[in-house]
Amino acid sequence: MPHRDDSVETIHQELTAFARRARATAARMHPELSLVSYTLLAHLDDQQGCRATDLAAHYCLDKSTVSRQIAALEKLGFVERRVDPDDHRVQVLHPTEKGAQTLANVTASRRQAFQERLADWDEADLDRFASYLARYNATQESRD
Amino acid sequence: MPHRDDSVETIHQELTAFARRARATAARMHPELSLVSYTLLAHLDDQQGCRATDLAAHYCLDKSTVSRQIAALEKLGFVERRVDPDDHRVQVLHPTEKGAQTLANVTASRRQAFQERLADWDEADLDRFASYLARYNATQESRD
DNA sequence: AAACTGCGTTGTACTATACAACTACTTTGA
DNA sequence: TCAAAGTAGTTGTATAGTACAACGCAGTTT
Repeated sequence: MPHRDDSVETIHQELTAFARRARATAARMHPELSLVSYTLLAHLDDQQGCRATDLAAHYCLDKSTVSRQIAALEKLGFVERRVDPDDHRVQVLHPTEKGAQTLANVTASRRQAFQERLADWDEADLDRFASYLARYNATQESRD
Repeated sequence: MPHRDDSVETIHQELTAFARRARATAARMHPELSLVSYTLLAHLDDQQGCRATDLAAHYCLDKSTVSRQIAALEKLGFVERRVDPDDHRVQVLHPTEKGAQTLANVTASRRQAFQERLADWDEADLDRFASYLARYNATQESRD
């Protein structure tokens, strides 16, 4: 079934090509918030706060990596820690006002860059592309 | 136009999620050939040899980065350098027999992983997904 | 010939990452 | 009840990938 193979090969190559560039592009656009920091902060914002361990599990990162990333975000004043009164081992992490503001700015400008890149796509194509990506990643997540 | 915004946001998030994981997944699957090395070697194979400068330009990497990656690939015996007879500053890079063989193995196993992940997609969806990704990346490339 | 340009390497620094060892706290079960 | 086992997070250490700057060498231009 050669056609199917070709499609899979293209998806493989194009996703790889994207992955190669994403970090660098993110860093160029937002020196103050790396791709990883951005993602973690966005998750905190989205979840209304969570634990470091949850972040590690969700993003398949080592807890030490998360610990250091959070330490950096805290140093920048973007995140605050609240010790869980029920379990003193646990720190519940929340974006600060400043963190939420910076996140909103970065999100807006990232979204704008994407908008520009996708400006000449019609809505049906955008919609299908979005759902394909979501479907693809959902499969991936269940394997990680 | 809220629907359009939603699609763009999803694409943004899903591509970012993918990017976050791609390196780690690649490293787990193929400790002998990182995502970057793999990509560079694949390009050499595809182009039937090229210069370090060409690789740097094509992948938006610094020449020093390429220089070190190529040095590593050479040390592994995957790449050989041939000095251009017309210009002694230039080294034309080629995969070795061993490099081409390893590349083929890695490509095959990466492709298989993708095949499995995409096994329950029908052909029309695969085809559309592939062309959306290609279209997306083509836009991106012209901006880099 | 001297100045300029282009290719590649090396020195240095930084970020993201993992793994292992550790501290501090909580839960369990005999 | 209290010791053993488990869990949350930090820190030490090591590695990969990356950029920028300074350099050396080989061609090219004036």
